[in-house]
Amino acid sequence: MTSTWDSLQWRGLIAQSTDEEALKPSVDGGRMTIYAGFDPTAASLHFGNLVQLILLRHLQQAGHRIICLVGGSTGQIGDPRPSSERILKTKEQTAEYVDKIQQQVRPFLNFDGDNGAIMVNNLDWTAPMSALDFLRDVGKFFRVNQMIRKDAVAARLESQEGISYTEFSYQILQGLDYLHLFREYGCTLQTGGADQWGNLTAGVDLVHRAEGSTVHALTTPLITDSSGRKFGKSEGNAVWLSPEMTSPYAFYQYWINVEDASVVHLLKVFTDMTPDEVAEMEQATAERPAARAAQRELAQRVTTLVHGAHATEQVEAASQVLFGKADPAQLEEQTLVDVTGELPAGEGQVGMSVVDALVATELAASKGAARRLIADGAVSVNNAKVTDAEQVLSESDFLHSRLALLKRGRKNMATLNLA
RNA sequence: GGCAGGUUGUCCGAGCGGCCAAUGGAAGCGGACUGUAAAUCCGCCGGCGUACGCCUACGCAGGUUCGAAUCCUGCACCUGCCA
Repeated sequence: MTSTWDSLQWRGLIAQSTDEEALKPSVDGGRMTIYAGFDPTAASLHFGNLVQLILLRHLQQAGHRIICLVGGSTGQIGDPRPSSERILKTKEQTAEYVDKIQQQVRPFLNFDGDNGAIMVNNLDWTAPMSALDFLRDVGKFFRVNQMIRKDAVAARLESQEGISYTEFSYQILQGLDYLHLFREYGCTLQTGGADQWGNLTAGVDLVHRAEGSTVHALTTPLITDSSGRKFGKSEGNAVWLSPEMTSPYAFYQYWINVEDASVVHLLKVFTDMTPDEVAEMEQATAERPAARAAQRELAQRVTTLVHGAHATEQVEAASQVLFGKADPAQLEEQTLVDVTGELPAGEGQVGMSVVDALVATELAASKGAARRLIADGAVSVNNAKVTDAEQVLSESDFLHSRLALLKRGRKNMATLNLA
């Protein structure tokens, strides 16, 4: 597949664009300057942002110049959600998040060499602007009539809560970014998630009105599972890219657990496998679904991309032991320590009740919850099911006088280290 | 500033003096089945205690009452209409 555009389309990375006819030749041929923005709403990027990073990566590899914007100013305002108004974070907090996110983006793109990506922060051009200039030079180009048609804004206007002027202004701020990057860098394409369409077109319109130039926008589809649920949630929490917020082990497990119906699609989106390689996996899944070859491949590749090869080897080894038939008591001490390294951990001692151990390792939120789990038959110590809620840990439960392996349900594990 | 309506558990949303830790739905957790899938079925789902129980909770602070999420007063915040 020689066409970049066609290849992106095949991968399922293109949902909508402003003018495909004009855009496709540019994406395939020339060297465009392209930007995508990430707002620092948390200390880490998450699953949803990963799609954007993957897209940018492909585009850079195709020879385009990438500008990565981290929203020091937009992050202080907040993109309106359809549900409710955001609580403002302090400026200091936002600045801290900007730093973290900038670091997190680096491994995905090449920032050196003659086609190095450029990192920018919209605070640099927004902060010096006066409110008066903002209203006169930028606001004048926006029609409120059009602004209120944006989905999230429209939803909020219908709601009891309404919408603050702050959040209402968000799209102007994001539009301003595009105008700035067009002027400074000749940027002519902005990419984003499907839910960003309104914000992207706000920028496209602004550039057109202010400069008389035509620029483009391109969105990636929202990734969902077979029943239409948004992807990227594990135990109700977002899957983060930061190892502090989602351990590499949990991250790897998330991908391993992907349903059969989605795995092929996810391989296309999140890995750089070729159509032939993907077809092979598709066949493997069809013939021997229980082997989960495609899931393993997916988990291995994405975890390597995000957490590196070393961490991936560790979590793969851990997963094999923990989900294999291996009896943890049979493992050598070093193997056991390596394998459990990525698991959540707590401290305990001989004589501690299993209930307390579950709470100590955060496998259970409270003692009551721990008792219920035991009653449900969900708990095991070193792969031996616990049936008595009063059970106490003995010396032999701490393998190699060192740690015990606790399990809640089939796939939630933790180590209890002997204090 | 005036008038009207609203604020309930993770979310949505009932309750409108005792039977309310609070109906229902969603999400989540666990079990069974299987393949560390999907679908389905079953159980759990504020905290503490083995249990009769105790504590905390229905925006905040007071009050009425034997008894309040439910009534009254004040305050905060949100929404709509008017100015």
